[in-house]
Amino acid sequence: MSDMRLRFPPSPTGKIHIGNMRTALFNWLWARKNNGELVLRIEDTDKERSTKEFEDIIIQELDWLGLDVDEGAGVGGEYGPYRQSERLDIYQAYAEKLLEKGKAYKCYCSEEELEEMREKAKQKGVMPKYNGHCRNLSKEEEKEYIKEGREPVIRFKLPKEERDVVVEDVIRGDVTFSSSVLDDFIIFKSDGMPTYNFAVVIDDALMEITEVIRGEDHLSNTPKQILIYEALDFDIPKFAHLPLILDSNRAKLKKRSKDDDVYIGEYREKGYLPEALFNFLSFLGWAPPEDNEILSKEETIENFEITDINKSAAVFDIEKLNWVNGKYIRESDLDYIVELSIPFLKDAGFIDDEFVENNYQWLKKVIDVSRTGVDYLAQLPEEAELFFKELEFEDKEAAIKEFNEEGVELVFDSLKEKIEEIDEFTPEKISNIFSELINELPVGGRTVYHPTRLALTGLDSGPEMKNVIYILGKEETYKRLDNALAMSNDN
RNA sequence: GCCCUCAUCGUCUAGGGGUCUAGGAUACCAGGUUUUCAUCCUGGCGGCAGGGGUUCGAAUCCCCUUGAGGGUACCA
Repeated sequence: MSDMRLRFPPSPTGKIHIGNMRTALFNWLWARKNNGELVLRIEDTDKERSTKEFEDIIIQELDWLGLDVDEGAGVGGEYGPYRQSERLDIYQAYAEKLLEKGKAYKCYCSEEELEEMREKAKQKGVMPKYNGHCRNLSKEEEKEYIKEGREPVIRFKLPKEERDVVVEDVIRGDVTFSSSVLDDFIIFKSDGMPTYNFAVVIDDALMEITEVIRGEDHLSNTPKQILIYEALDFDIPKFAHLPLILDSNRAKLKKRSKDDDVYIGEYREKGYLPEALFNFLSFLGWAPPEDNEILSKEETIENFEITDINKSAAVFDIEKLNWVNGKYIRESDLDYIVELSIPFLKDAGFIDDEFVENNYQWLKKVIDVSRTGVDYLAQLPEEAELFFKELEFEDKEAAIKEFNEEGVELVFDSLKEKIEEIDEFTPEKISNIFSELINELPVGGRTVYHPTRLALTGLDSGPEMKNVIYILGKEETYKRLDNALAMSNDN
């Protein structure tokens, strides 16, 4: 282990989405690359919206993508507790410290009064900043407010002198903010919970976090945090603000960006492979030195470099994800794909446990020929349907007409004969039969393939004929061929 | 409004003053393989936001404009 400590601090106010996961992934990558430690901290200071269910989902999804944490919620460690709601006494102690030092003060202004101030400022066209009303309250005034039953918040007292606060960012370089654009911001809410900007500093400092990697949406908050670090004499960690991931409308990807699936769970449920999503997500805002689009986890760690991260936001492109995922589906170990595919085939009602047990090898063949046609596993049942369902003709009349065409009966009979004659029933041998048929029979290739496909699958397109016949087996193939002929004879 | 960030094919990106006639991937189109769809292979289409500088030379450095995004909460 090195001294490097990173953290991923989700707020359990919703299921984890693509953007959060990418942040988690980059933290994980950098931690693993440097033998650092990754801490999972739950930021549940929003009492209204945080739930344990969301916390559990977040932990599950991290695990699903393969991002293991070394320390934190659900894992334990020496810097706990790792849930902010369980650290209130700590935040209070530090707030108290600031109060004592005169670097913070209690503010009794109500939300309504604040809202009014903001309105006024807006009308005047000036920045809506807190006016410092409670900054120098007399004892009497304070007593009066308390008597009124007002619950105070605690505000951070901005340094009097206007000064520049510089965020040294690993990705963006130095970013300078003038303290004049800040106001006396709230560090403790009237419900007794710390605000994000306060809790995050206390925790990162106490947990000895050395690198803060987070989304660019936090960049503007960082000067406030730096001021707190300074007021409390804490060491300031290194910052790296990641470019945001945009939805298809080019806005920050957030819960229910309406045209897109944003939650990790939605992708998991559709049958995107964790390896594929990992690969794809790591390429959002970063690229390896070599022109190689498919990288294993190990290769990604090896190549990953925080200074190589892009500065500009990236649009989440589902088409590219589909390609990556399809690639993984086609190239991963077949048994693994079979294992992942089974639940989808079960859901479709095609198979059950007993069937899997008794027909595993056959199932494997079916999935192998069907996997080339899908982007994600939820599409597999549709692709493989023909192997599970009774033969059905969408347009029976058209089918009969096709089977009645000249040469079709000859093709079917010859096909049966040749299948019967081959020594080995394999796709290769079956493929040879088709070549022979085309050469020997006085018909064109279309007359060989199309009616056969229609007779065997009821469809116009699908897996290669050699595979269809191979999977159907001799008996079923004969049966369907005969059935087609019978249909045509009835007319 | 104010503050901050960003800007290369539709999208993800490579590129850090001459090797850029700007490379790869995806998407799209065409050809080949499979006489099907898909896969796979080959080829093609397509981009340095605009304007000023600096320089012998700028996609690359500087400035402005424009555009996009983020922040400006008793959300995180």
